[in-house]
Amino acid sequence: MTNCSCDSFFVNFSNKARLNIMLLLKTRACDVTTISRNLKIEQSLVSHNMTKLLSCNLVQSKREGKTKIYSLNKKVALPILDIYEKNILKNCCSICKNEKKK
Amino acid sequence: MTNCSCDSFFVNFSNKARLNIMLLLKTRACDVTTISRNLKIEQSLVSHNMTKLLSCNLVQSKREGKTKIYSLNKKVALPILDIYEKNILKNCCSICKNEKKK
DNA sequence: ATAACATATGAACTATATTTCATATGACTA
DNA sequence: TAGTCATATGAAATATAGTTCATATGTTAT
Repeated sequence: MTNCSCDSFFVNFSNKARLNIMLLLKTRACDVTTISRNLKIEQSLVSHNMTKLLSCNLVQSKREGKTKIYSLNKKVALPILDIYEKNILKNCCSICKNEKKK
Repeated sequence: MTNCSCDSFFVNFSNKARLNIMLLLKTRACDVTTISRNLKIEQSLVSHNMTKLLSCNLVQSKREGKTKIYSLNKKVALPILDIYEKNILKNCCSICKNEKKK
């Protein structure tokens, strides 16, 4: 964990890759290769992104043999992911759709 | 309102200027000049930012004579601002402090 | 209609973030 | 310890976001 400024925190949610990683980790803890295969994100990019998520305390990691298992820090991440899934996903997109119809 | 993708939504919170604008609007509705003076952000930059906030339905606006009054769309913005103020601001920064001590 | 104030817009510039690739490091097994 | 698999890292390239400035547009009052 290096640095997490109070505004760098939300950057993690404004990036599709990291958002999807968190949504995946919400369902189960995963190693890097699993994340990479599931989300079709190149391995080193996953690692780079995990560093950013770690630095803002959004995930935790533990070594397990050769692999490294990442899990969601639910206390920190879930409140925002929940808002995202329950409200924004619907509101935001329906707003766009409505606007486009006009 | 133009376009608000589901991941562009959080970009609004990951930018100091827009975050501060929302925190100001949380306390009271303001016109552009007032925002600009209060937060020491150049006028045209405030306008650019208001466009982005509008496009994600985070603020509303109404003309009032020469000025345009922006107000926070509390239903959409407050849940996240509250998390920011109550948790992230403290957690995030204290985490950084603790890490730096090591 | 013109002047004065308020806000918006577009284009050029600057700064940051994302992505990729090559390669280093770490961990297990034969 | 050499080989293999898993992950991390740094630097370069690319993409996206933020900022500034000049100026256009909108609104009111004279």
